Amino acid sequence: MATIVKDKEAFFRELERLEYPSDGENEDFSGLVHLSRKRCECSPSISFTPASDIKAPAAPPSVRAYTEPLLASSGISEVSTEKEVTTSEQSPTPAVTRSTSTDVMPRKAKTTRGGRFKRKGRGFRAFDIPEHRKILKGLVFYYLPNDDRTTLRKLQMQRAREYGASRAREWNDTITHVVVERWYTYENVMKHFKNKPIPENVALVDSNYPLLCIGARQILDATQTRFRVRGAPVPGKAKESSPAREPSSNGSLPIKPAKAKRGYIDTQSTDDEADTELFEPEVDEHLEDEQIIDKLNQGRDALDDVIEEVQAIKDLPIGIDSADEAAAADDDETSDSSDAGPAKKKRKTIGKDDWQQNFVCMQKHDAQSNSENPNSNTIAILQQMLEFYKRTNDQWRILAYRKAISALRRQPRKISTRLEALAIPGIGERIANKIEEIVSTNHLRQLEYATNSREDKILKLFTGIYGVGITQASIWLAEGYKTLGDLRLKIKLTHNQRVGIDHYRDFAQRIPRSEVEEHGAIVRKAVQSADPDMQVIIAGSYRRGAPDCGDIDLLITKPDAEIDYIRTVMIRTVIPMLRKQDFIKADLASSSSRDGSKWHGACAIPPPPPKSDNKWENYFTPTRPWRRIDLLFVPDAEIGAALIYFTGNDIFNRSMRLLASKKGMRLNQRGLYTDVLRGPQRAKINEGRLLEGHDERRIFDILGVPWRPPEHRIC
DNA sequence: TGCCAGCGTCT
DNA sequence: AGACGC
DNA sequence: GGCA
Ligand SMILES: O=c1ccn([C@H]2C[C@H](O)[C@@H](COP(=O)(O)OP(=O)(O)OP(=O)(O)O)O2)c(=O)[nH]1
Ligand SMILES: [Mg+2]
Repeated sequence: MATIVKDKEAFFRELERLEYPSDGENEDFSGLVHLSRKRCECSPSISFTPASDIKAPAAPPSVRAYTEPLLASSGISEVSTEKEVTTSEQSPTPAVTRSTSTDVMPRKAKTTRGGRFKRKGRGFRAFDIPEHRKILKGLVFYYLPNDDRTTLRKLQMQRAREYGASRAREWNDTITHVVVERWYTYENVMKHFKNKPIPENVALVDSNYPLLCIGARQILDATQTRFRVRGAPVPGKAKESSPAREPSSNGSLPIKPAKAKRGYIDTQSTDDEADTELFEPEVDEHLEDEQIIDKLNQGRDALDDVIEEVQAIKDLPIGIDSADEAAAADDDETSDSSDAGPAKKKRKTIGKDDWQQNFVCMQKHDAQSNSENPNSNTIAILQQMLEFYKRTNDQWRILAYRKAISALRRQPRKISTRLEALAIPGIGERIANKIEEIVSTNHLRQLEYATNSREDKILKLFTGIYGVGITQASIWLAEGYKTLGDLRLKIKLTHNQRVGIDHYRDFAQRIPRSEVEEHGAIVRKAVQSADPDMQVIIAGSYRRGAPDCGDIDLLITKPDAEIDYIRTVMIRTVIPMLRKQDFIKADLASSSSRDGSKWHGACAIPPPPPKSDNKWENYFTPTRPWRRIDLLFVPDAEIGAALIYFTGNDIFNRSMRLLASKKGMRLNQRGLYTDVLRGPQRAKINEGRLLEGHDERRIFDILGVPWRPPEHRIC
């Protein structure tokens, strides 16, 4: 389609011309930099997969049947005949101590003579527990969140397993306990279960429960307050027949009878379908994905090339070497060494009141026509640097590049030298040097070894999935996954990720301005059929006048209305209506009906009404692409602040908000507040007092920012 | 050398 | 709480 | 990465 716009082309351009370096030697693994960096900085709990374990990625460790009984994992049998059984008999809690300190487990320890530390996949196998001490035997846990993506949770699951519990990954009749993370609220739980009540004989406990049972060596009363999920109803009154849940040494908790409450199980069948589908590729509701994976027919575009390329390398091993790689990748300055002198930028000493002039929101920012920008070539190169850094965890560097590029873009003349560049606010020593290199050599050396690695391409592919960020993409990469097909078949995806993969192509497309208007009209019609006084304002990049948009941002409001009213109408009436019209295709994030202010999903322009006399024509009518759509519910009192927020762009917003905070105020999507007290560091102590929320222009005024129409907020 | 926006939703 | 998204 |  001709609507593949520059973003996407730029995104994939350099991928297309790449051939694969045959030297495994100087491979650049910078795509993994942030993993190790992150690990060092803050999270000692990430167990880093040694390179030797991912050299053979053909069968990633996490590929298992969903229904696999946890006790059946091979690690157990390997270990169970060992002497450790008796060892653990002597010291009752070795498994505890060890598994909670797994983080510092030396990697080399993994294969000492079939001994204690068996590696199974990504987890360490711990000691076996003597049969009579498996006090959780017979219990079936359903965990929330229902995954083991967190090191801590994984270890906790493993512990429960060692003590005899089994884990149900999917809902079923044998579940005895729903084990919920402590920060999970009851509302979260209900949302997960789609508001269907949890059967009475299934206990709802927090994640302390298994641990304390183990500690107490008996099954504890699951109704104790200390195990209650935050916000959960107090079981005191409805306690009819369940004082039976007292400690029972024989471990006979009430086991759920085979007959299930149909309604409840039925709602789970949605998930079941999705999971089944993973193993039954012939289901082709997701034709789009099949196109991606298999490159069936259809005109090629840039995306095909990425996919093909990534598939081509999928059998090549990925190695990660020591942390030097990371370190090396970090000091990548080419010209830094010589003039290490601070070379302070000589800014004109501006009037003391003009410090705020350096905020981007203080200036006008047009859309710039790319072709005629004198620095377009430099910008394109720096943009590649930015795109590369987006695949790292280095958010501040990313921010700096965005600002620098933005600053360069609005220069009226070509910037050729380091000194010229240095004079521009937002461009410092290092980027100035890069600009000079780019202009003089038409090229940036860093980019060659930064952006062309296979790893980087895979990260590009994965982070392109809606719902997948750099963290998850890096983990998958480290585990050896390389294609969208890998992910679909072998990974437990979140709902959003599944939608994101199934509609990878669609979501990567920009949306023509005219189509955004179509969407707006459809929603407006539905909204006003529910309440003629309600308004739909197309915001986001559309409101800034963009010729094409990444998604559709709609602000829903009504004069004099409160948020509760708007939300209720939308959630209860309008959205169901649009779903029924087959306009709304999927939910991605939705407010509960009691609070919240947004709904996010996917939609598509419905096909034209069938022409009764020509079925063939109908048959060949192409289906329109799925689009991401974002609804913001706004009470009248907040419309001004909401318009600022939802019009953006994001850099403009951040600039406004930073300016506000420098002035002792706070700006968010609801209003501008003053008298904000800020705590030790950054944390705000109080909400502040509302200054203005209704009037967009007045918020500008109070902040001292000259009014900028939306088209001038493209920073 | 510390800061770089502020918040909503899912898991 | 952390990840992801707006 | 840039800035105060
Ligand atoms: O980190 C962010 C992202 C977005 N926004 C605001 C500004 C933005 O304009 C609006 C809508 O977000 P979206 O992601 O849709 O950006 P956009 O400006 O509409 O651009 P695009 O064309 O990519 O949708 O939400 C923020 O304040 N912070
Ligand atoms: Mg948008």
